[in-house]
Amino acid sequence: MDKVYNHQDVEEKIYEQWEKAGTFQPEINPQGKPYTIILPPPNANGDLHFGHAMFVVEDILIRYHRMLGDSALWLPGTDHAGTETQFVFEKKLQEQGKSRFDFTREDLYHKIWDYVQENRGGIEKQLRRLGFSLDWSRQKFTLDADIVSLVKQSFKKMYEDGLIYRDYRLVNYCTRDGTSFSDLETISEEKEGILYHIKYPIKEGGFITVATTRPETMFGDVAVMVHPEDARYKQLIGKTVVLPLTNREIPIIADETVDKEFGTGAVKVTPSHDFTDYEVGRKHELTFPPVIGWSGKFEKTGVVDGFYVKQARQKTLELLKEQNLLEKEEPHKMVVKICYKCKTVLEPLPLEQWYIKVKPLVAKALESIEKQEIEIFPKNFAQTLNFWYNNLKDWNISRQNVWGIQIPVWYEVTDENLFAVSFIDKQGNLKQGILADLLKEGSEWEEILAGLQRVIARMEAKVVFEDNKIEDKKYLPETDTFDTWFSSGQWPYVTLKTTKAGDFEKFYPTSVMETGRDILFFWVSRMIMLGMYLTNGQVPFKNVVLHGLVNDPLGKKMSKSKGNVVNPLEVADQYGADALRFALVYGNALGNDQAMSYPKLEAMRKFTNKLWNMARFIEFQARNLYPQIDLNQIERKVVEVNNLHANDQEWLKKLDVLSQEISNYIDAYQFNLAAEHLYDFIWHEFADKYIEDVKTRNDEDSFGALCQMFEVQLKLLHPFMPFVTEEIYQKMPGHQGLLITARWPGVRE
RNA sequence: GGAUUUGUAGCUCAGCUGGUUAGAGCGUUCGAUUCACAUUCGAAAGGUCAGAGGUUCGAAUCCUCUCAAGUCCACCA
Repeated sequence: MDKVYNHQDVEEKIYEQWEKAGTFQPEINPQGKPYTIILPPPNANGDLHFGHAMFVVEDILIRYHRMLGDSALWLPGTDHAGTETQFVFEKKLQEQGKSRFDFTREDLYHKIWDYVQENRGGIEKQLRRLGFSLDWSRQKFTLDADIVSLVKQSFKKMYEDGLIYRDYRLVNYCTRDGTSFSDLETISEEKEGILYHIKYPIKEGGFITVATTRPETMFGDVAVMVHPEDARYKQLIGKTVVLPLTNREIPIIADETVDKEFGTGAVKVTPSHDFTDYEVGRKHELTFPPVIGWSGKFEKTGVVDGFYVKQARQKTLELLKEQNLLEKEEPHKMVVKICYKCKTVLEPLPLEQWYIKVKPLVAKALESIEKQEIEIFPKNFAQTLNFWYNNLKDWNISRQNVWGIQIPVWYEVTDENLFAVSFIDKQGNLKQGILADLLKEGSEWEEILAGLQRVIARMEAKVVFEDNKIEDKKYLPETDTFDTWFSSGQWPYVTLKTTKAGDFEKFYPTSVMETGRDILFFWVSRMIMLGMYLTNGQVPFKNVVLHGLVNDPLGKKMSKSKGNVVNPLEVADQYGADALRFALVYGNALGNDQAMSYPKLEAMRKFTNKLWNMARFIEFQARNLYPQIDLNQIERKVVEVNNLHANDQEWLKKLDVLSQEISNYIDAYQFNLAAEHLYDFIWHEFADKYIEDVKTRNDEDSFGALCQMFEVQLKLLHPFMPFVTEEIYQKMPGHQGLLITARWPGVRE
């Protein structure tokens, strides 16, 4: 053995050895109890980052349970990550001076597909690099045909059960990315804005002054609203306002949502472009005239048509000033929602979208947490999740993306329905118009379908599900795709249903869902709701285990824009995957964020070296004891307790205690404590004291005891530091088989 | 505005189902060794556990409040 442990020579070789021996597959322990973890699928197009490196926690659990003799399955997969990936791809297009509007829908989809395929192997290689014992024979991708088919079936089932509906309502729309977003996908940003006080003339005489931050949307006003108890305005309720610039007449209405203290106490109501106003509009049965289009440009105002929001605001204010209707401008702190990808200010726009009724699903989910069918670690996150569930609104699952699973719905085209369609024809020209007219003009139906960018329709959709079989021209397919989380929200279900026969029956419900605490809402909450729905109330996993974020050495969040991202693979190359793994769990309680630390990594690297040298000492002892025999041929004397040195008997007891402790810690997801105790015992108890002591004696019994005790420690440490322990184990005189499949201390074969 | 997390040695963090002298890594000081250890071993210094109050025989650990930092959620136009 070399004087120093060299992880570069070991890690790749060992991983191959494990994989060749089929040890990652649950079938290695055919008789064992099922123990299942589904890997949170990383973006197929992405790179491994520290968030993924924290999956080491899952590997610890899987390796531990494999050693316990369980049929342990850790199922890998990747996610298509709809908006994310399309965003990245469009950026690439932009660099080439193109945009997605230069391609038909289908072309774009295939281009992204190819792009993802090119990069897809990367993440898998990287997961292997960290020693993750994933069962690659069961790997899945969210756009695998069988997965897609199941996801569509789920949608259909939910539709038929009345859990899904289509509705015309305001969505968070990014005019730049050309898609809507769920509430979760928006970022609220505080901004210095201006509150404008605008005088609206009253038909019966006088003025009422409204306060607004968005004067330009006044073209979409349908009412002015005051508080019913407001003495200033009480007598005005029911009167009519003549909207400036357009002279449209709108009523003054009363509603309690108005805060008398804020602004002037009078509010303009613009139901198509403001969420609160939309609610008011519904309640008071007002109309919803949209004045901003999908591109973010104004339309149907007769005044600022074709202008973007900023210009429209300027122009509107100018015109109001000319008429002396702008009473006052005051600075005002406001919160705007921006796109989490491109940071554009989101526009609330009315759109026909598919929604999931969350109430019934939430009720089941809450019950499962209440009854502890699902337990969350650390525990306090259960409260957070409860709170979130209780305030959850219906879930918009429509995305106007190409990269994703198309919503499997066809609409019947009837004469009453007018479709505004835009598409690229064979000559590459952009065509827009009413569908029926375009067909009359001789456009090819296939062309329209392929190039369909968006169907804007207000209609009672007659929904048809005949998947892919509809060729009749009277049906028009939905062009929207599912929110990525709608498919990944079914992940434990759809993966196990499509891997190997019997997998679902054996491995569902899964044992643990371990993931970053930042996607508790996005993902975990949805998996609980959808998973329970799809399996008649069976929870998708029994325990949820959440890890925190890994920040840079200064404790700042790693981000590309800050340029402080550290690549975990480079760390693994430098310190060894084992040291990296150990550093991530050592000294950090589960669920807490941590700052990555180079001194800690260095300390853990030294620990691997310490282990190596403990093994060298054993080799050294063996050479002295059995000078004639090849190390591999040594038959170790099986330890008879009675023959042992009194001292050794005590050490054996200590090891029993340690084994029990480590098991308990892992069972309780207290990985940091397990790691700390192992580190401390192995180094500062066993190496510093026992080995120092045993140096003075060298007989067969002592040697046997030494080997046996060291092996116990290798086993206990293996889930945390799999490579170095495996390598050493195989060098131990008289060892048997692989450490990865050895039995955990105290467990019988 | 609500929720939530964190505040412990110079630095990074454990410990917090309450119980003997509060721990680790790195750093610092002193000594030993090169005998398995590109080192390692032994020893030491360093903390009124953010602050105040309370519960208790006993609190870093439970409760209340205050201060500070962070995160998430929220329709104040």
